[in-house]
Amino acid sequence: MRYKAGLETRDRILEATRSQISESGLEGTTIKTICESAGVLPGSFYNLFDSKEQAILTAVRTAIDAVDPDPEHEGKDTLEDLINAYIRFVEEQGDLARVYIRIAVAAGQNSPELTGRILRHHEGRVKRFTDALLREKPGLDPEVAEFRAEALVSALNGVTLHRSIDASFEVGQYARLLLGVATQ
Amino acid sequence: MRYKAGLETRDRILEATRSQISESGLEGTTIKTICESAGVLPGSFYNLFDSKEQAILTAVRTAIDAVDPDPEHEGKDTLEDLINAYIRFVEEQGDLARVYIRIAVAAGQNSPELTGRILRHHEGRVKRFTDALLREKPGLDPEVAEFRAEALVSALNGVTLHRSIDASFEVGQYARLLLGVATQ
DNA sequence: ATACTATTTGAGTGTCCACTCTAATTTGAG
DNA sequence: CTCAAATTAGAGTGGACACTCAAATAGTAT
Repeated sequence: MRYKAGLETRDRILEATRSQISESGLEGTTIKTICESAGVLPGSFYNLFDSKEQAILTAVRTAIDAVDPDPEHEGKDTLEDLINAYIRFVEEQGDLARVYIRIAVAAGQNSPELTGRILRHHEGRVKRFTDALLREKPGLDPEVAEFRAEALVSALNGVTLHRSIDASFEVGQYARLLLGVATQ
Repeated sequence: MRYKAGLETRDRILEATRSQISESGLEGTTIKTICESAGVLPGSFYNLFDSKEQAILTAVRTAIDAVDPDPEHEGKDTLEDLINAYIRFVEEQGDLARVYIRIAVAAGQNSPELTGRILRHHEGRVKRFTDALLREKPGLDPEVAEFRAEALVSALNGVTLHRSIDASFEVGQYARLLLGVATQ
């Protein structure tokens, strides 16, 4: 895979994979549908990827990373910032949010690799929320802060989950209400 | 299906379906494994059920109903009761709880029948939480109560989602913290 | 006991899946 | 321009799946 054509095909396949997962979930995503959506035949797919799983892992990395707000602000953002960034992400990039949730739900059963990635990412997110909370309430016991941050992050995933079922669900309001979980 | 033998076989199949889902999840549950576990052949299975989906739907109904505490208490239960029942369900029937989440997310794609049931159940749950909250805080605007109840139920689903990825996640603590979302 | 069903059997069907293989075509470095 | 390597085409493979069917057996009402 060195020529330009190959790289372009690779990109088209990854994009197709992402949109397939978003539309049909992990289970509804097959080599056939990916290839059709990318305008490619299975032979080409397997010339560029070792397996379906490898393509999915690669395609999904974008979605997982997109859950976090600008990493440059790390160490400076307030809880408010983090929540707002999350709301914006879910509302503006609904597809990727849905991919994230679908992957999370399927994880554990299908692919330890996928599960590990989701869990590692989750921990990072919790840490960021914990730090922001501690910055806001310096006296708080760090363990309590982490506990509340974990509850908040999980709860936010629940809201996103619901929105992936009912698109009219207004994430923003609910997310802001949940903020109270952490700040009390 | 009128003879005793048939009814017994039916029960064995439903029990096998439940235990298969619990052990291997939805994807790992096939007609073959159900039949092996129930000591029955596919022909018998299809003599008693129209489809795999129908059997799963029937088997899972128990689990779905178990999300709520004793329906006789309807109109009497406190938020505390509802939360405790939910925690017990998730802790004791983790795999079925996961199935619940999975089916919810699969939304419309795989099985409209199953999805419809989940959505109706969700609405019922929100209503029950809303009523309990209003009983606890009689002065509260009903719309606000429903809004908070919906947030709480979604948040609880998020906690369950996380527990379906990480089995060591202690649902109880987090669920109780989230209770504060509704009661403030 | 008879006759009519319910039930069970187990081999079999068609479909869809991830993935492979060979041959043809395209690319671009020298 | 040449030629080897990269890329594509597209038919094909083997296995797993949900589901079917005709025949054998067992249950029960009369």
